[in-house]
Amino acid sequence: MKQTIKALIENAALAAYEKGALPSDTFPPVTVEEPKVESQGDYATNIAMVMAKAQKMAPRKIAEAIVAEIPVEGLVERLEIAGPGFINLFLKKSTWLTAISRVEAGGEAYGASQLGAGKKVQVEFVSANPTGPLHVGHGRGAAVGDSTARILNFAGFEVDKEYYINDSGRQIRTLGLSLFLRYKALCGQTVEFPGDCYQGDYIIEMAREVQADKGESLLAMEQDEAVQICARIAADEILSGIKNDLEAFGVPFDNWFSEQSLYDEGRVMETIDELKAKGTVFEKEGALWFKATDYDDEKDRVVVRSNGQTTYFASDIAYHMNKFERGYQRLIDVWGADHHGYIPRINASIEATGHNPEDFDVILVQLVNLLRGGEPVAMSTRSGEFVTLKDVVDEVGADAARFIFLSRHYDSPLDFDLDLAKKKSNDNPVFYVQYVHARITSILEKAKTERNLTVSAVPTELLSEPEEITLMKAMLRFPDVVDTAARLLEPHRISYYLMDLASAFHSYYNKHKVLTEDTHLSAARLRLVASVRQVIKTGLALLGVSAPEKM
RNA sequence: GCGCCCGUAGCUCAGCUGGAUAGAGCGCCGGACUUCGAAUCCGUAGGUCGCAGGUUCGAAUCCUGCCGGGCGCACCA
Repeated sequence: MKQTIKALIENAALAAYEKGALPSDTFPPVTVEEPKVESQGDYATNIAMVMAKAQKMAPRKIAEAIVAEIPVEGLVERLEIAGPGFINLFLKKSTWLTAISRVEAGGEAYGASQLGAGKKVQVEFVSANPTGPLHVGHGRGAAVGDSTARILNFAGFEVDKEYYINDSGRQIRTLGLSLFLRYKALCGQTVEFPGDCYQGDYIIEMAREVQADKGESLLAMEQDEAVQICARIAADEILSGIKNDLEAFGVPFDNWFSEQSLYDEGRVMETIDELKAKGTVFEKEGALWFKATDYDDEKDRVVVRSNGQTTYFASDIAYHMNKFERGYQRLIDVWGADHHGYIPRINASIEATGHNPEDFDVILVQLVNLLRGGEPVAMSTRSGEFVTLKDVVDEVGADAARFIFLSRHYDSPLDFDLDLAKKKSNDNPVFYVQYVHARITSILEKAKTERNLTVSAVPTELLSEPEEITLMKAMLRFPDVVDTAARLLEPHRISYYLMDLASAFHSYYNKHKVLTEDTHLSAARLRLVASVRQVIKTGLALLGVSAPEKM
């Protein structure tokens, strides 16, 4: 709707220019917004004010020239010029009524758009090292990444979701060592368990399985070989646990991409050779450095250490190059905020390898503080004291967890209170929104069984209560909200919108009965609430939250 | 020391990339179920948008400097 209004205004401005009422045809970007106060119209635009400089005219004069060109027959009831030069538009009731037919026509696609124009996007998220189970922080990243992908897909992008598995390098070796030492201990040998090994109980459990499976055969091998075997066993098992946990959380991935495969296929060395050929690396103190400072990073970065090993950064350069080579036109990485210092060097490497950093976005998700009844719950992977994502999903459910993760801008730290997440009240908005869906479903059933009424194309003119208009306006806003959420990569906008729409519905429900003695009115209201249910369902789907018919 | 993010109602947070009188939930207080689901609704109170300057028709939003909090600054991942 906002787009429609915007086009209306811009066309009017152009018409005014063509008729000579405006001296210049340079039109700055126009914003159309919905004023908070009813007296300021349904939509308002600041076009006259932002144009004042270029036109060398008083804003109110410009506004008059534009208003004269806006057709009043169509959507618009009347226009006002207010304050310093706002143009306020008041729409006809018939315009609001179109909300219902629009939702019905769109169905599950109502709110979808062609913003992305089929552009291929990859969203990479979670990508936790397979050295332990996912914790709550990963859950937030998973929710944000998954929902962002759903929103972009809905907005016309072609989206793939990918998990990058860090299955090479030192932490995997440490994992293998941890498992081997636990195993050794179980076999009755005295071992010293180093502090930098993974302490969690899950390692001991795996050691038991290894013992049951292989007996004491690993003790007979060279330790290096045994550790390698343990590393593979542990990484595979942990990864399959991660996959299960994510599935239970409603987060499927299109690709699971192995870091090790970049080495196996020689991609990392190729990348380093390419950087060499471009002269963007140099040797210093026995190591090979990437000249990140040539691309606005604050220092140069090592890609090959003096001991000959490549760094994580080296494979990351290769990985991002590979993403572009696979045809993605836009890359979105979801990272924990503690990795923010990493952005400039990835940007630098993307530029150095001949791609555009503009096509690369990072969503930095702030950390999660897990609470129980207001008290912090300690978490640390190394010490093994943490609450896993699985624990949380088991305790509060995937829907509640996801909604909480998505009810906050990813930019701000999140307090996740386990006790609060379980409350079935307004403390916990997921139920508030889902309740709308269940309530409307129940009304539709009742209408059918008791009144033999189903949703049909009856006239909607009977709908004229203020609460009804509010609902229709809210539904017309949905496509705008999706658009904004997609452009800004901000799923929380969907959550807030849904709470708004839910609130409008609950108010309406409490004040007016859908099923009245008047059959025509009832039928019209049935159409209205069925549309509301559709929008709620679609919105929840964008968050990856279910829309239950009963609660 | 340098860099990134954040300071909005008692609490938890929105504020559509500069708009008009800054919003919501929780909590407090007071109301609404013989009627489609009370996991709901209605109402009251609550603010110098961290502080100080600047930019302009107009600032919670942009710039600068402070104050306060979080997180980073490896030949770790």
